Amino acid sequence: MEQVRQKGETRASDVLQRLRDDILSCELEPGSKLKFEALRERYEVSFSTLREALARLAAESLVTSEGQRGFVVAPVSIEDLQDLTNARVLLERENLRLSMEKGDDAWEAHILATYHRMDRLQNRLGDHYYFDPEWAQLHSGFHHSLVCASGSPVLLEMREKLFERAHRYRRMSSQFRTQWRPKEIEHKAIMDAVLDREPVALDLIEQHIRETTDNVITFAGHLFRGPQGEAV
Amino acid sequence: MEQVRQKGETRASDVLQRLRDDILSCELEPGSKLKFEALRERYEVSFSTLREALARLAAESLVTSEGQRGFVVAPVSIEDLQDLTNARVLLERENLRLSMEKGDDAWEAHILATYHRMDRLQNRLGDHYYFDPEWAQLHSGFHHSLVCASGSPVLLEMREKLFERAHRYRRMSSQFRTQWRPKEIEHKAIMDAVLDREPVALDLIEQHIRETTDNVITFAGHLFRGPQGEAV
DNA sequence: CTCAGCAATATTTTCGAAATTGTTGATGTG
DNA sequence: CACATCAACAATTTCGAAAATATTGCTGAG
Repeated sequence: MEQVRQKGETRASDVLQRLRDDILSCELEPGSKLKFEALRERYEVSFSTLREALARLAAESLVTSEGQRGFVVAPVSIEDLQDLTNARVLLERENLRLSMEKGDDAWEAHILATYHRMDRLQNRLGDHYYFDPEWAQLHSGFHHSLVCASGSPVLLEMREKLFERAHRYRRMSSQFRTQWRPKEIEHKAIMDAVLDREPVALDLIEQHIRETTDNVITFAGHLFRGPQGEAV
Repeated sequence: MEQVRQKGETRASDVLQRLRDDILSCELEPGSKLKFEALRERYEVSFSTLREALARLAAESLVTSEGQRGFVVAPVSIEDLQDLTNARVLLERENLRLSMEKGDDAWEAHILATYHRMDRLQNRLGDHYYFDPEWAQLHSGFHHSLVCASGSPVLLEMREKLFERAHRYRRMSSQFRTQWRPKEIEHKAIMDAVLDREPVALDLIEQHIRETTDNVITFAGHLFRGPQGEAV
């Protein structure tokens, strides 16, 4: 009747995306219980449709499902953050290495294009660009463009999933960050090194990833409570 | 009424496991369409329950779901095999490296125990151990024991998923293999190197993985048809 | 003969009620 | 008072019919 859904897009996949967004933006608190009745009302879908979306998110490790006790938003913890970071470094380096080896002119052009768009929006938004959802999209796109020529669908998909999983921690980092300048310079430096096929690019991207993690642990580490701890 | 299901185990998770097994054992042919009506009869569950299981498998890349056109068993292809192999090598090496660095006495004991069980069953079964489901289980357990001390849940989970995804190709390899001896010796050599913390273990495990892949490409490569090709 | 348009059929997707299972709290016993 | 038992309740899980969508096959115009 009032369906404004893309063709070939199912209602379940729509709810899946909305749920994902709400979890990543922490609108649904980490560690909190996901009750069907409440979600059903929130997203205006039936039990089964919700169930499918939650099952998918469970396979993505964004929610956990234990037996017959329903679903829970995946908790955040220092252990998880550190583990995630190490895994991301491994996959980011490998994808970038392959990408720099195989990337062609079109790939280079794509990087320049995505950087430009991110940079422009950054300037327009001023100091608090980090909280803008559209910027987050462009930022994600820029990092993707760097590695997308690796030619390995499997490695790229894993990288993408980990990048998403890290979003909640990036979000926390930005809340505790005091100096904003470095990130902007870093992106430019990384891009230049990548386009010049300089091996140091691998170390720069690793540093780029680890910096956010260190920032969270330094400023927000004490807020976590144990391995199964929840965010405040 | 006649439920013989484990406690905390849902009907959907039961179907999920059975579907997974049937896909990995190629009882459900790669690339074939999964029709709800047929599956509903096969597993004796309802639409919704099936749907959840399929959604989970889709997130695991064991089935693909395109828009509103249902589900398909993930196809097999040389490109996928090679990609999968490279990804597995990356993750197996990293997990093994960490495991050898951090593993304690209990870990070593666990390796010896799982190897022993696999070896015994191997001798009991004779030349065709590779087709036995129980042996496959023990084989999987042995390889898991080598890396399980890495201390990284994220890396281990990804490794596990890839190991599973590779199962159909291992299966194909065993059908085309003529000489069976090497694998048995390899496992012993790998275990010894790992227990002695010799860095060469990383190369041995990589070779072990790549061997199966090379075998499939040499003997079965011509059976694939293009990038979206299906098995015969 | 080719192909667009449309009707008939097959398949998937969604829904909410019903069944199952887990949880809570009151009651009684050791 | 501690603890097991059980009933009442709350939440999840399952079901199959109904709606929505895709696919197939037919008809007729160009």
